[in-house]
Amino acid sequence: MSVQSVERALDVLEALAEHGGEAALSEIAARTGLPYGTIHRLLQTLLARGYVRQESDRRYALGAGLVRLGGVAEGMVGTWARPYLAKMVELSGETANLAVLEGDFIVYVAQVPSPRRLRMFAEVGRRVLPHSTAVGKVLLAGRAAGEAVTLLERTGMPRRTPNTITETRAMLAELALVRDRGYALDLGEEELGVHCLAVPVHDGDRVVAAMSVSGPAERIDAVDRDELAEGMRKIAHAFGTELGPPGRR
Amino acid sequence: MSVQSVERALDVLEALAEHGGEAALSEIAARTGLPYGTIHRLLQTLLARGYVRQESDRRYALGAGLVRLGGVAEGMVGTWARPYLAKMVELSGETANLAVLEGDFIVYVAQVPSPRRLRMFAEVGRRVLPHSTAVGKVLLAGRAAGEAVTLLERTGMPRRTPNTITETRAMLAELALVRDRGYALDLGEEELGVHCLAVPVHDGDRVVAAMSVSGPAERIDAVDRDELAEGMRKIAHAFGTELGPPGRR
DNA sequence: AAGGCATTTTCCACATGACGGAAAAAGGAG
DNA sequence: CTCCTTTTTCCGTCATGTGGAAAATGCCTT
Repeated sequence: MSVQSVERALDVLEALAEHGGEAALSEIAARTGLPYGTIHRLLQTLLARGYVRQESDRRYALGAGLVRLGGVAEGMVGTWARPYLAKMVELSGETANLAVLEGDFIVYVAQVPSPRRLRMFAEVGRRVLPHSTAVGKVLLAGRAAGEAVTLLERTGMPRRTPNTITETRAMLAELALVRDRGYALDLGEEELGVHCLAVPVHDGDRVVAAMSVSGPAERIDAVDRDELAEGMRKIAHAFGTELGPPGRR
Repeated sequence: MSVQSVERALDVLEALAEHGGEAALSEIAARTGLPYGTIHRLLQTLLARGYVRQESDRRYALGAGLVRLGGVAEGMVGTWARPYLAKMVELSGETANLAVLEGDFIVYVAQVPSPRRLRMFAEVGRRVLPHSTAVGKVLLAGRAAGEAVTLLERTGMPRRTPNTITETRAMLAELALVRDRGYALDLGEEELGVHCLAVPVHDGDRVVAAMSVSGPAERIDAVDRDELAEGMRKIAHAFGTELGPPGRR
């Protein structure tokens, strides 16, 4: 029913990704539990096709071929998200976005604009730092605390508005709050007068993306946040279920 | 030496990507020449792991799992490029960039800044439309003309400066010129006073990325373009050879 | 330099697991 | 409802992947 060697090749690629995109044969073996010979053979195959690369010190790394596939897949994800984003627009009356964490940046992958006259401008493709956006906080909160700190230290937390959180301590408290209540807010932290509410998209066990609605501060502040968040949570959950492997909780 | 089923699984993924990320079983069969039963079995495996998704009309599409791998791989590519970009800085004295086409946008993946006092500001992670940049023109020129036109029509060609090319006809002529001479220029088309020269990075048969140097108009205009382009071409070629599968011309 | 250790790469006999043709099932069109 | 196309399942065969163990490689220590 399922092809063993393909499954194992995927195990190898995932092990590499979890290792930061680069690992020695023995490290892959430790992670996957597969015998050395087998891993080596699989790596040779992936190597020949450009999906894995071998560095001069004989370590292996994810290769450029994956960039292409990932790019195409990202477009697909945006397409599938649109119906769910449309539901969020219906629910909130505001523009809805899908964003993922790519490297150190938040990337907006898809958007469905609000029907209102005053609304957010299209920002699909835009990259911003995570600390000043609701989607960014959701995605950071979905990672291990240590990982989030590393990222924040690497990028810094530049002040975008007077409301931007610029202290690591304050951000960690904020992330804990986000984890706790299940949604994140951005109250003019990226742009004054623009407020957002974001919820996580889980694909089974991981936070793979975030969905948000954003609009003028007065309108966003007028709604019951917990109620809106609850509605969005359901939509995001349905989307996550569709995204992830089938038949998983 | 190489694992057949893994190779075939990759064939299937590539066939899907070339079909725009979505295809029916029979279309994959037509492209790969593999028997139906085999393809179906491979797809089931990829499906179970979230690397492929099945739509309601039973067509198959690239899945969200690839987005993650692609993102990690993109970071790796940036790392590998740095030594080559450094050579370009040495050659030109100006800031060097690596960019790829992701969806409709150019993404700057890596940068090595010029040692000069007046230099380009870091823009790793930035996304811009292709029509107003040298790297964008190189990447568009590396695609089929029809594909480039489709993209340009989808995004439009917004005027960024008085020098921006905003007519499709003029852009097609420009792309033909780029293909012909092997490099592209941006003479203040994205930002006034900033000029760039970009060359393609081939990984064997495809243009996978572009490398550029950019700086103040006066400095860039002072050098012999053909000579600089020739030097950059060599560096980009070496990088492309390292990126692609080994032992390919 | 030389030796020793850790890791990677190659090899090979075995039998498991993938193969693919063909039949069955599921959708769609008329 | 029937026919036709496309997808999915099935199963006997043997090519292909498997993994332990030996050989080779590279690195670090002495």
